[in-house]
Amino acid sequence: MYETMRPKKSEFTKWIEYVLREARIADYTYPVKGCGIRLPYGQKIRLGVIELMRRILEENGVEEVYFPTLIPKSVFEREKEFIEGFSGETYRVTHGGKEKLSEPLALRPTSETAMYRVFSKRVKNPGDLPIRIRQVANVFRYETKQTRPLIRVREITTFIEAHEAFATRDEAYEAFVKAIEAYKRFFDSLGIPYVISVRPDRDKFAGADMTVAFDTVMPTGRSLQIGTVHFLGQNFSKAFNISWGTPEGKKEYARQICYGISERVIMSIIAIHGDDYGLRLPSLVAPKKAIIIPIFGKKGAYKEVVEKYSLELSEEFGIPVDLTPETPGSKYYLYDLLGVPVRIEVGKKEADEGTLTIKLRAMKGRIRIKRDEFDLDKLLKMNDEELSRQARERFEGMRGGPMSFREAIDRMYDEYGRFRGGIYDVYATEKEARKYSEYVDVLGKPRGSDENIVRIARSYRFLYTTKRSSFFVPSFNTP
RNA sequence: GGGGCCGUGGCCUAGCCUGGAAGGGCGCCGGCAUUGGGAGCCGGAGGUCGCGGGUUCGAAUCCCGCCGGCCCCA
Repeated sequence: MYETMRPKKSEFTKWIEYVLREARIADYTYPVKGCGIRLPYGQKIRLGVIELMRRILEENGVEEVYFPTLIPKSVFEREKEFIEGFSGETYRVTHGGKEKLSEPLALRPTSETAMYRVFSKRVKNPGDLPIRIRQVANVFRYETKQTRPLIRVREITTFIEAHEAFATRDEAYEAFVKAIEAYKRFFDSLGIPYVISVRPDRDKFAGADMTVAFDTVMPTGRSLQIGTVHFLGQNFSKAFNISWGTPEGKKEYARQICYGISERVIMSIIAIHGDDYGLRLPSLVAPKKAIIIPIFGKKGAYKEVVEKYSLELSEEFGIPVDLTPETPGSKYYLYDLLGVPVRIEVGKKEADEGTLTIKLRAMKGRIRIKRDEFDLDKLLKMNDEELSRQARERFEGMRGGPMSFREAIDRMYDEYGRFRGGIYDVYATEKEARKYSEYVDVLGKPRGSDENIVRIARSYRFLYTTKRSSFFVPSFNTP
């Protein structure tokens, strides 16, 4: 018995480190802070995530393009709020070889400025609109806060951004709503629970009129922003002169939106669905949907008949069979770790009866079915639904409202008096929300809610300061 | 923004305080054993002790700087 036991998910920091390494997802030991190496299995999952988002955006009529990583200073700094928001965390290239560049270049932290300069050239009249494009790229942000694998990185490698420009506000708003709906579908199909909030002004995207964000909750109880949709209005179109002359001789500017996700989605999938045995992947992003495990019996007594049967099944269903000489137990262990949704066990019994033993990763227990009853899509759907259900249940247990701030804080502690976190809707005015922001993360208002509902989540400082917070909380005069 | 801890074969780590031939576990390789929930036995290979500088007869160990990781406070 050795000591390097697989950590339980309740020890989340250790668990995630173990899973990222053992399932070959990512390695953050590279000697540049906040930059990670993506390993083969992580890359396969990532490509699944990208493919899913591509399909959803494509259905919405948003086409894929690619813009350069480097942006000239003069272009990068054209929009006032944007540059105020991003200058502190932008990498700059000042030299080419030994020569100092005549104009420094920014390593894109996001692509608005690179793209909108081109929008400007392309738009001469309203007929040139709409422009609706997307890009999958890596972007760089010089994070000053502590970096964390897949959550807070300096090279964001799975940035999927969309940018749209329209002639009228109504069209832009319609697209804005459609983008939110697209993200709902995206997260729903991965079984990731979320809340949608309108961010307070101080937490808007730099240069946006309004930011709507999707937040989920990590097993630690901390909220995680996993997607944002921005209504840019005319801020960028004015800065970049995306405009045309009207018949009345006036100048009209385009209305824009942009929205994006990052590898935080991958972290959410791992962190939210994973269990003590490892990953549990939704079928849409699982590199292996199913695996056949043959069981050869003592001394390989039934090796021949079982191998023949499992190969037949493999051929018939298009599912790989693991014929390596490992014991069945060690194979279960491996495919559990990798989060393969469907496991098919076949031994002598199954071969004799023409049956299969099915084990779904998200469910306890096995079922025996007849060979001709096998329906992979149905099983994947069952597993996905169970994953979603469990995730939703845990999520709902960590949120609530509307309630008073005091009640929300009480609920953030579990029965052991430890801080548990979550996302809560509380009664508060804007002014009070600012006051709360001293103690919790104020996410903003639920979309379409009453003015006096504010959404809060666990902040860093609450986590380990039980005594202080219990001191602070009763002192609040909650409405 | 402030404070603390850490970096030793692929991975986890002992050794550091009190300087004097680098130790263990996992993994890997070879052999044996093992097939309805893994991690058993025997043997073997593998190390710029994060990087750079300093102190010293001698540095993983002490000092300085840098890089990287983790934690806490504001």
